[in-house]
Amino acid sequence: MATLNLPKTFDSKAAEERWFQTWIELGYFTADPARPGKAFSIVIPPPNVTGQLHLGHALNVSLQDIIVRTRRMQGYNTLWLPGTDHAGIATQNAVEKDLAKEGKNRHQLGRDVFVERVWQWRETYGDRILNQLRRIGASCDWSRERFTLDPGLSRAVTKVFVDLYNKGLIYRAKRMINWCPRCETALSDLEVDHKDAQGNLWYIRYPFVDGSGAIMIATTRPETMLGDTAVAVNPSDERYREHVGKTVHLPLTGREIKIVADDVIDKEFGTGALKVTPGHDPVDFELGQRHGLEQISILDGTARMNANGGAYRGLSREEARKQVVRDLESAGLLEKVEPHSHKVGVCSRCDTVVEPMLSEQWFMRMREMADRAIKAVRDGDTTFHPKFWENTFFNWLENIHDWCISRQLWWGHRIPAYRCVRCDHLIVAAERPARCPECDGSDIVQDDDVLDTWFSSGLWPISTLGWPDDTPELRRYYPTSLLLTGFDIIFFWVARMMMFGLEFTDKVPFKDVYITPLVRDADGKKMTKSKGNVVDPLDLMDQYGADALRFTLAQLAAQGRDVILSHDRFAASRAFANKIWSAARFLMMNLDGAPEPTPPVEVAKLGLAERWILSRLDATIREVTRAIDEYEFNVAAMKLYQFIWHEFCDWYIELSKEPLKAGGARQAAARWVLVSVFDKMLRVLHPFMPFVSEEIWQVIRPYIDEPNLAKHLAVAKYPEPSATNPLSPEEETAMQHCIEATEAINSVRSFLGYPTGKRVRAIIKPFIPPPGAIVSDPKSDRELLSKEFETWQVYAS
RNA sequence: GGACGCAUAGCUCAGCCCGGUUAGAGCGCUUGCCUCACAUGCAAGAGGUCCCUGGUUCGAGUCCAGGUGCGUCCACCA
Repeated sequence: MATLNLPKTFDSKAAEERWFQTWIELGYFTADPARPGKAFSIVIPPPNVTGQLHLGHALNVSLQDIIVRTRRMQGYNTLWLPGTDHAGIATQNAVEKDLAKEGKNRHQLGRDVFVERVWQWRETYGDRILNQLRRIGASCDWSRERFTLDPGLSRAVTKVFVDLYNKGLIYRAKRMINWCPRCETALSDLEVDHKDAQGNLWYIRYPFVDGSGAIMIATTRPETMLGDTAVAVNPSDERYREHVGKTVHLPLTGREIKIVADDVIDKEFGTGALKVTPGHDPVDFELGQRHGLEQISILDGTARMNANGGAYRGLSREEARKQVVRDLESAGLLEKVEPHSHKVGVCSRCDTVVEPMLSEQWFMRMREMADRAIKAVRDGDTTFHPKFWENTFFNWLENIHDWCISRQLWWGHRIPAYRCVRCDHLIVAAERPARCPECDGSDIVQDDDVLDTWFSSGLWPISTLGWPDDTPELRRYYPTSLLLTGFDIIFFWVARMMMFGLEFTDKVPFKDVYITPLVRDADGKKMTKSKGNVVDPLDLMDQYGADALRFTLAQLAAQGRDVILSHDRFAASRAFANKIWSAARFLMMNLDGAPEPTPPVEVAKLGLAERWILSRLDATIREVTRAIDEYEFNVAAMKLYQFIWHEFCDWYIELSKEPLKAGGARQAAARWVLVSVFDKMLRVLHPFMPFVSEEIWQVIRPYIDEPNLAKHLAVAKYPEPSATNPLSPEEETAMQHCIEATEAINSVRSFLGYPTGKRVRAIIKPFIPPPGAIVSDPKSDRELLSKEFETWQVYAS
């Protein structure tokens, strides 16, 4: 018997540090396009460069690592490319907040100094999140780390912009856009959240110029009336039919505006008459376009009244509203005020109420690219898992609007557009032109704006592999095999990667898309900092270990919508890791120090218990492998748990005790089965619990008889399930009877107040038929069993 | 206004695509055990109208239709 030098419990922390370090040093995760093997590639969804690890990342990375490690062990040429996103507006806001602590703002610093400061910020925090991903065990090729602002990736961004401009798909236009007055930038539709707000509906009379009374409008935003250029009614509205074409005095300004008729007006809402503000409302803007109305902007970039606001100039939106209402009231034009709940658009980054503004911005035409992305998914070039997410994808793309891609920020990819100061000629080019091609002027200035951060992340699968150059990586690993991400960025990111990928490579960027559920707290609430219900994965790893975190997340990753956290689960997974550890101790106590030879007797001649556990192992390997192929992480995790704990530990280890003591051929057979099953079991488990499995595998590795045995489990061969089940139906039945008999005996003993437990399992020894003498007659089993009962009853009395 | 997801044990969830033993797991609960791998453990238990109604079927937790409740996303009702 080998001396036992294993501690009683598994030390996760030590194992995590030791093995991750080792794997990296030995270059196990480094991809080499020149090596053979079918390619398997994933690009990581790049976390925000200054972000902090949260459970969403932990889930995402754990699942990716399970697939990647499995494929690596299966012999694929595997690339998992890591990196970070500069996260334009998010990072800029974070640094601005930091500046605010010093009582400064970015304008005081100026653009260059501010951007320098963001780079410093990135130096300080940029590695944090990646180190946190490593701690989970992410087997990325860390030598290929990329950042969206890397020179190579920036070159891809510039090329795409210039090409799309030349194709006419990127253009500059004055449109109604979403403006955040705090961030002072334009936002895309996706960056606006719609929140319920309790407001009022103000009823205001606009007097007819001819003095024949007034038309009453209802509005939620009285302050914008200063920019009104019409009143609109529905053409079929009997109440107003005769007024269409008349002119009214716009209160407080006296400006004269027309009453127009338009089908978009809802007769049921308010008074059925709408004040039209084409400068500050998207519906009104469209309406204004149809009727040739003037567009008046009354707010500046910080949402204060500008010169067009007349007497209200300098007031904030809120102040102006109060003042306007007061003035209307004193003018006797305010009919009534009703409480009114409605939705208000807010900046998804800072929660400030967004202002619809008329502004000249860069846009990307989406229709054709969207259609191509839709077709690719319909044709099955890319498949979503679960499949129902395809509906969401289609729905958005079918109704897509042009994308406002310019941002009035300082942190990001500066738009490669230049203007000649002398003749105002616009030049879009990869390099700054030395002279204006129109007037030969040399005073050329670059566009101040940067691109929406999702523009560069949309190129992530191609830019990280070296595009626009024709690199070995691009040829070998593109299209990537899988994209694994959360549903919250299907529009922001997945759809854009599809469109860009198809546009520039004529190939989809990934064959499968696995959409993870959203991680929620124990009450089913979304985790947010403001709610204070954030569970920190780092704390969980401190407490339970990285393996337990990974395993638990895999178990919870059923293909629904949400993952609801339950602390007990982590504890259970930690116990599972320890259970395996403890089983390893059992093995070490029962092996004799020499490698176990290939089966001491033919497998067919092994005892029933031995053949049973081998058959269960094969079934488990088959089921786990299939589940992973179909992204059923929870199924795979459950199968492993059931097999390891309830079949291998509960039954086979108990059943092996007797032959292990018996010595001779039976002992040799049991030893071989223990090592052989444990080895394969660890290989299948490794992608889920890489640290505990590696730690244990190293302990039993000397006993494994395999030519060219890998040095580490991380690169060991994934087991192939054998094609046939070695147990006949009769043997299955016999084994089933053994299990039932034991349970029955335990039940009787428990009822009689006797100690029950694993020792009792030795009792079933007589029920285990020796090879060649299969007990298949349930009746004789029952006889044996009732004898056993009698024995215990006698013993009891 | 559209669309989607979910509803199974006290709690958190599998099972449903592909209908067929006695519907499962973890945690919690009850009872008994420090038994020589493991008390992060062992053993024995209690606990279910599989949301409702109808349909298909020899047979429905599973398939179909309708409904109820909860949740989410999209959308320019001022």
